[in-house]
Amino acid sequence: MASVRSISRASRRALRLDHGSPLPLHAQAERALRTLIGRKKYRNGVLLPDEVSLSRMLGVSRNTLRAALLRLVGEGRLERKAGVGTRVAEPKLASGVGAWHSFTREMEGKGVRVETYSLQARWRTASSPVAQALKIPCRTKVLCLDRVRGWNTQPEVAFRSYFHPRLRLAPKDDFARPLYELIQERCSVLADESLEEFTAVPAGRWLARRLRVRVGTPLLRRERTVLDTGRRPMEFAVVHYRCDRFKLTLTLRQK
Amino acid sequence: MASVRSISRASRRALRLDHGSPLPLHAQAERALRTLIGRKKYRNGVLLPDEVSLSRMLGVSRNTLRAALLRLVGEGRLERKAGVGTRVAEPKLASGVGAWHSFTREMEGKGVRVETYSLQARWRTASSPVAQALKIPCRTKVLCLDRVRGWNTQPEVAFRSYFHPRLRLAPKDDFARPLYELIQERCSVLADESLEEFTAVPAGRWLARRLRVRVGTPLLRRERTVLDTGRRPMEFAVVHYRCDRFKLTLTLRQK
DNA sequence: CCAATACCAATGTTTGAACAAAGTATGGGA
DNA sequence: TCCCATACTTTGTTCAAACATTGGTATTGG
Repeated sequence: MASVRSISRASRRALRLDHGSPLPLHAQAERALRTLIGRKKYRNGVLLPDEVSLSRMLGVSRNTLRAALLRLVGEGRLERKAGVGTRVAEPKLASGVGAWHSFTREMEGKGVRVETYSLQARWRTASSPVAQALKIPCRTKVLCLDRVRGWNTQPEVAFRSYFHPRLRLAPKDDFARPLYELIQERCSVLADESLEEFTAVPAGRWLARRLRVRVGTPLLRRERTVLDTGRRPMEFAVVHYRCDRFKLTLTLRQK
Repeated sequence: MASVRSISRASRRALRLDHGSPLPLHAQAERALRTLIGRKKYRNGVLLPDEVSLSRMLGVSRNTLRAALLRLVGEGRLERKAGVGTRVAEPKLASGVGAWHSFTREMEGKGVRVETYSLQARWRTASSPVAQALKIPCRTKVLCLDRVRGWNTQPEVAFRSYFHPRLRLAPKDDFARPLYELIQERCSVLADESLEEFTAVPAGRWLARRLRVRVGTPLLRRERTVLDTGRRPMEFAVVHYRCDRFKLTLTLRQK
């Protein structure tokens, strides 16, 4: 029995929608809902306010609200039951189709011990491609992380460079966990989607040394931009895989 | 200006919905629409009747009809433009999340003219990896197809080898279409899922000549096994991409 | 004390209506 | 003939209202 009162006056004002905006109300409502369900409060299985309250909060009709609501249900972000209410859907653990892919978690699931045995972090001004991917102005300072990954008896498997616009590091941070988990907690955003680009490149001198291959060896290059639930970029990473030790597999489903 | 008259009386009767049924009207409407757009008549880019006519035909309100209509749009089965109308979406416009990916269709959607300018087909005994992927006994005869793909001014972009356990070719087959469509019709199975593997490999002499690159140039190698709805392999393909001319992009969603 | 029942709160369904915005066709003026 | 304003068709958006259905809770009767 969530009530309107369960949301502060300030939040409510922030959620009010603009009837004069060029963006249709249902789109605004969807955005507002994304913000709302991003809040920690509702990520605990707590029921959202009911449709009538929500629609009053946002100042739109129930139908308009429902359009937005149903889209989020379709995305799998909300779950609702007639007679009960609406709650944030627990993120279903991977295993899936077109789902990703924490390198670490995936390998651990197969009983492989993953190690990050080299690491470097520093602040740098974002280069043009990085800035573009993260949708930030060029020359902004971003946190850059370099990591070499390996497992079992094969130490050099992947070399990845991360770029983070918002992350601050603490000395005691646990880097064995997937990085985006760290970001999610620290910046209170949720990873949602990732845009991936794959190409093959020859190893340059820099990479060759770190992955211990000959210069010119073909590497699988993967650029990934992780978006949060508000579709803002929260991480950009470039990964190079040694293909004699790593094979990327995906399951795609026809839709 | 599609009119109600454009549909015969018999069809109209068949499409009438039952207000007393346990199935909600919008679901019935959806089913009726699926039937309707399955008709050859509308698979030619012909406009469907407008919403008002359709809703009258089905005996439901415009809103109810729209619910069904929008779901089909979301599925990619219909395309509509404000001020114009609704028509059956010709191909299966890829570009979805975790969806695939007809190379041809995807490029055509971007206004790029795709060409298959070299082709070779022959029956061979399946090698071990091929047999394994297709889950057939080794030494079975399979149809092998080699194709070089290109577009616009760039003739050599991808080289792919297909392996088909069940396909028989006819001389007049249209190879410009995605191959799996051909298979679907010929073998009356439906493609459902594809298992993909990506690695980077150096171009060997054979590939180098066909893609016009120097031996040793890194190529993106993609192995794909397409499964039908019964999860039986219906196609195995190995594709090599020139990465200076092609970039593979995917959108993955956390689920 | 337990079970059938009544009630309530929430989502689900359906309608009719009105206006907005986007594209197309038309017709008149330069 | 060409171009632009205009009217019209079609989808897009939004609302209010009513009732159905579902699931949980409180009440009542045995």
